[in-house]
Amino acid sequence: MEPVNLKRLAQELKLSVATVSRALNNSSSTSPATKARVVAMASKLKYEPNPHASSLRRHTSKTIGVILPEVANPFFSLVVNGIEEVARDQNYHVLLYLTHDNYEREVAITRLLVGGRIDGVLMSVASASQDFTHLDLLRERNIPTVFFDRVYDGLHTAQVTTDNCDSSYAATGHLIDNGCRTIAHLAVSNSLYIGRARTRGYAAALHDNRIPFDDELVRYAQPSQRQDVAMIQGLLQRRPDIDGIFASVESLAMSSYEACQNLGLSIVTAIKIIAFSNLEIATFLSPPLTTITNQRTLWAKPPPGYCLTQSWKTRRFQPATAWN
Amino acid sequence: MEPVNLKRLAQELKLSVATVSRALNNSSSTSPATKARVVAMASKLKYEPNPHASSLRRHTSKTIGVILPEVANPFFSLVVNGIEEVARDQNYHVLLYLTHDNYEREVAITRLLVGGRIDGVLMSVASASQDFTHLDLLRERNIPTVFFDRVYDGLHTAQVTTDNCDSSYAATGHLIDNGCRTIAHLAVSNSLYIGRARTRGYAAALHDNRIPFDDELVRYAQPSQRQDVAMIQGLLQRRPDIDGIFASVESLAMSSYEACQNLGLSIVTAIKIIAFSNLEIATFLSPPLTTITNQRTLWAKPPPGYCLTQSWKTRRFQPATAWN
DNA sequence: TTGAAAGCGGTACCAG
DNA sequence: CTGGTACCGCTTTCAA
Repeated sequence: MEPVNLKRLAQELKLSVATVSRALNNSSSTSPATKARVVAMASKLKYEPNPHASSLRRHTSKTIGVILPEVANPFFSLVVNGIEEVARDQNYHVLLYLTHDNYEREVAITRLLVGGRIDGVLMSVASASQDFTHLDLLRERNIPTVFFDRVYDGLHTAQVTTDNCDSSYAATGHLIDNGCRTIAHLAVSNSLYIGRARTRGYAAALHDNRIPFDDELVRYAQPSQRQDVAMIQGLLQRRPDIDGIFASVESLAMSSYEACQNLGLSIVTAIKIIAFSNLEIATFLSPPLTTITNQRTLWAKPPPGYCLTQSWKTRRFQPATAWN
Repeated sequence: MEPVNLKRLAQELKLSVATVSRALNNSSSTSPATKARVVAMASKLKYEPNPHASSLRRHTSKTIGVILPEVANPFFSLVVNGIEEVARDQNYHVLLYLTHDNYEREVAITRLLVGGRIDGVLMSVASASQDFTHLDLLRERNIPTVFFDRVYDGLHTAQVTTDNCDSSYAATGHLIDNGCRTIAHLAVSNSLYIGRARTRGYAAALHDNRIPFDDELVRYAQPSQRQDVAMIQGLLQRRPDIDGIFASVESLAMSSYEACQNLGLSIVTAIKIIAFSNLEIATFLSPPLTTITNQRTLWAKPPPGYCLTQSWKTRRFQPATAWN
């Protein structure tokens, strides 16, 4: 079975491969007549160009690498949706890699990408990362890189991020306004900018309301959801005075729900919970979860060094059981 | 700036590219000494092979294409997680394409993949698809294809699917056991095997319980969530005797919640809902949603033509408000 | 407007 | 065990 490639088309049409190639790329200087013949034959034989040959020759692959911690998370799946959508519109392809917040994986994946496989990288750094030298490789090889959400501020590139500090300040303030005085902060790694910014907003809100910052109330995400639940239960048992929880990511809010349920603590009356989240169904949760939601995921092309800021807003749900 | 490729390594080491290539692929016949030198130099210069050159020559790309309707869906994100995981373990790469249940997109994507970009395809067919000729292209070009969940049974390949018919029978039976007599079935396209199987189970359960099958009670998913809600509201208004809903996909369950809320209908007392779903938080929904959940996502290598069946089970939640 | 040919970066065959 | 070389499929000069 003859493969369908340029040579085959050329033979079939008694033309040279060069002409066929030009005709298909509607480049300059090809007579309309031959162009039509070529296109007709291509579609007849269902010709599809071999992208590897083309990438090799052109030094561009029309492919972007997307590196994420995970995809089973409403925020990241929204992101993947957005990326895939504009990529497809621009005739780009998306290579997806998941780190599962594992540093070694992130390093290994980064290394894979510098061989010319992709034209650019979109990345949300693993929360377990402390050392970012692997990312410098991207710069050395001149691979355009955009960080989003979980940003690495060491590399001087475009970033897509949110006003984490302000939103956290607002969220914590919201709990305080509703009577909370001992507020636990469930954070992600503080080696990441996003984590530090959210914690900063939390601390600032406490400070401005003359509530002392208590180190014991700040806890970090564990490797697994099960451990998160255990950690939160432990915290709530040690500190029965806790009356509010500010979860900086959605999964920690879910774990808090579970911990409260296990301990027989009533959410809303005993403890109020607020979280960064994109859960569409937050309103149907029992009780409804108050969330800080980013309004939409933007995908623009900011000039290098430019930081695109998304705004988040606190979404208040009005079902009967809501406390706000 | 010199590019780091085999030629560069060869120059640096005063060896031929052939030798360097062999050393790096630890193929036979390379002296341990030179091999060590080559590897050392490669890591010193941070050499990464150009995958396009390799793919071009070898006619394999170590890349698989994954075509899904969407990723913002707990089941599919679980699937993507699984695929990426084993792909990475086997040193394979994952190209992700989303159809958004759009037939034209699915056709366009399929066409893109037959040019040698990928070694194989994993696919869950768009529910809007009625014509599957585009999939025959995959067979013509000898591209291994595995369908999962939404299966196309016209192409004779490996499939990963679930015992849809049995589960639907059980789900419908569950509603009947709990007193429902007029059960609406919210289905996906019936041009898909999965849709037909689920409807078959529904119909069988009705039959075995001497409940007449009513065509008006079977409704299909609309292009958008908003339209789903409108469709369900319309149905519930036209047929106030409906006391149960069997949603064959999760989003239809969510839309049903919304429709009931809009109409002021009490879920559980007025209408009971059951659905195929992988929502982790189903238990926290208000009221908790009864789900048919697939126990785990399997990724094995079934021989061609073999159909791997996953088992689903009905998960019963015990919170106070649950009706089951 | 078209064709011949070089070459992208590896791989694999064959000779030494 | 190593080097020379053809070639994978396509793009892009350069000449005709």
